[in-house]
Amino acid sequence: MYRHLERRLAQAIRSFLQRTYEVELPKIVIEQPPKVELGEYALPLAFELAKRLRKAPRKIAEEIVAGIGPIEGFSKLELAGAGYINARVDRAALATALTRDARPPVEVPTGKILVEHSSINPNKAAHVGHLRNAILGDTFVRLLRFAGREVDVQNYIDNTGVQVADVVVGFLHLEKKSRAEIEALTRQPRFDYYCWDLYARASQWYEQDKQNLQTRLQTLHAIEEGGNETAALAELIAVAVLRRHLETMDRLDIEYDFLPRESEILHLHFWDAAFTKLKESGVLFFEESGKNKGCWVMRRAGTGAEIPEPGQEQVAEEDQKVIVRSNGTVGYVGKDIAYHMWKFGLLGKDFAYRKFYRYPNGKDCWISASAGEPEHPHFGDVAEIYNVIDARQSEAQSTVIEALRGLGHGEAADHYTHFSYEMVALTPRCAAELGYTLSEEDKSRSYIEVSGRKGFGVKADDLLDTLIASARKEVDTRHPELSDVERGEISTQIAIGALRYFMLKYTKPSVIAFDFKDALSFEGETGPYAQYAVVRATNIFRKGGYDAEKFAQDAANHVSAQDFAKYLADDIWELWLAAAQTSYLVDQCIATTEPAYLAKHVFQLAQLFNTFYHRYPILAEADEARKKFLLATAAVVRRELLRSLEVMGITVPPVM
RNA sequence: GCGCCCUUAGCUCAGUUGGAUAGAGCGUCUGGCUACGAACCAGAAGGUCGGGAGUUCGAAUCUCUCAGGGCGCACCA
Repeated sequence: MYRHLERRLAQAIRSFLQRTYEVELPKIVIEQPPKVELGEYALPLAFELAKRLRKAPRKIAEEIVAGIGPIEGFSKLELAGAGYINARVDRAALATALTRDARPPVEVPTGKILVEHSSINPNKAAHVGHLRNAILGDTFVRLLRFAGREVDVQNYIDNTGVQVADVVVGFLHLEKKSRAEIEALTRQPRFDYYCWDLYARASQWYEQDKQNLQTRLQTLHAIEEGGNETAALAELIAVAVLRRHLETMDRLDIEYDFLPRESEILHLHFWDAAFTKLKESGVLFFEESGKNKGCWVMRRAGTGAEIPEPGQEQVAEEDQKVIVRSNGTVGYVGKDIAYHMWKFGLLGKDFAYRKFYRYPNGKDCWISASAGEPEHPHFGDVAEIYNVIDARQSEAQSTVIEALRGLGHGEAADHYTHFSYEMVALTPRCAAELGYTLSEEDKSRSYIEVSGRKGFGVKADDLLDTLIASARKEVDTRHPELSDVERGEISTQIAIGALRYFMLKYTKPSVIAFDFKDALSFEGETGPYAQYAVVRATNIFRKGGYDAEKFAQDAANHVSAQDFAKYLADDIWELWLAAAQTSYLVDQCIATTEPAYLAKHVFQLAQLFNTFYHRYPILAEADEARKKFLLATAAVVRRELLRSLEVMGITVPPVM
């Protein structure tokens, strides 16, 4: 509703400027006044027009206010300050629409969107860094779906890379395990934890003797080639760890539709198809001399001309990115180009598919296969893609985008978004708590990077367990009357709320310096704070003998427009106005690929509600009409909080 | 060396398209539970927005420059 009023206001201004001054502004800036008393929307456009119209800003603002006429949904425009125009909405009308949950239809772009996130190497347990990726990605999926878009969620699995090879080396050469022994281990509860330690040990083993790196190389080649015992072991291990990752993410209500794997990109020869097209288009060229002699290379993104001339141009050696090595093997970026051509339906090849994992709710997650099931959903061939990948890979991502552009697929390139975010590191104190000895230099740093290779980091399942245990302590003391199962469920909801909120409250470019003290906080700007606001609202209805959902649904029948006009004073109105902004905020989050704005919205709404809750004892209200109005306020805010939290993947327990 | 990002209160961070007096949370200090549950609320203290110059009616926000920090820049992924 809020964004519709904004659009209508912009339209009215635009047409007034057109017919009165015959001017057109590229964009009408509309913002919120610093205080609700001043109105709902503020327009600073008179300042901008002053020079063009050769009039004082105040004078222009006066003319606009006087001449624009009535705008549906608005009570009036008024001049403020040195030339601001503040617009006041018809509060009763907006409140009535909001209680009815009126959501005027919006134009939803057609075309499927593919969001890729998580993409954890299947060789060790997931850690906090992976959690940030998955929570950002999953929340973005929820934002898109809230906005009415069709979304496929993919989790790319690099099951044939060096990281998997390292664990295979660990099993075969360090532990000398048989296939049967490894199989037995994969059936152990937290097999990924076992691999976590083994991966670190293998990495150490390479450092002990550089000769050991030969073993790694041989293992990697065997895995890439496939059809041998080493590759079969790698498959066994990677699949088992992958299952663990799906279980871990499912604890946070994160699900995937499809798991494309590198093994299929290799075995179904995606690269061959891409290679032909890349050579034909001149994106790739053969280097005949210099350090890249014998390689197929392309221009590195961000260097030289925007649109490279096919073929002939000279690209300086340092601006070259090797795609095909002189021994004929293709590197990671090459495989990624082929994979992204597939995403946009530009490769002329497809995966085979089989069902891999069934979520407790019955939903199936599919995986790529060389030979699959005849009946399967259609993946790929999408209109837009978002890749949730950390900022360190921005250059590689740009290179893939430029390859698509060079192939003549400019539209695909324009709809390719690298959803870039910064890493999660650990504070020196947190690292020390985990038992790592720190150098003097490390101690002075504000954060220390996690390293799977060193086995240094906070595992996702451990963090969740710690959060649940911490919530459990609180729930146990607050609600001894509840059953063990109930207390467990509530603790889990609180833990997930705290974790998801924590990962979403920071904007993407901010490095999160992880610390248990902050992450375990349930007070202040946290998920549980918002959950608690909803619980309080629910309690009002329960104690009052109302059904919260039902009351929200027909609140418009309880409160007349006259009552709204009478009772909507500034302080309560601020709460209504914030509640009206959920869809607006969702749009902002999508347009800027920044879910943190939604977290801020949730917190602001919860905070305003808590103030309201404290100031107005609703059930004690003697005036029946006023009581109904206060209840409507609680019902609408509760609904918008639940709705916004759901987009963040956070549910609310009945009590806490 | 080149490229990208960052520097805002004691700490951790917001500040979306340049706009009205720069905001939160935590921490510190003062108050508030005979409850629609205090995982809460009210109040106080705390800032030359890294330094400098420019553009603009107006700059935390845009440009340049300097300083400090991070991350990329493999025939790894």
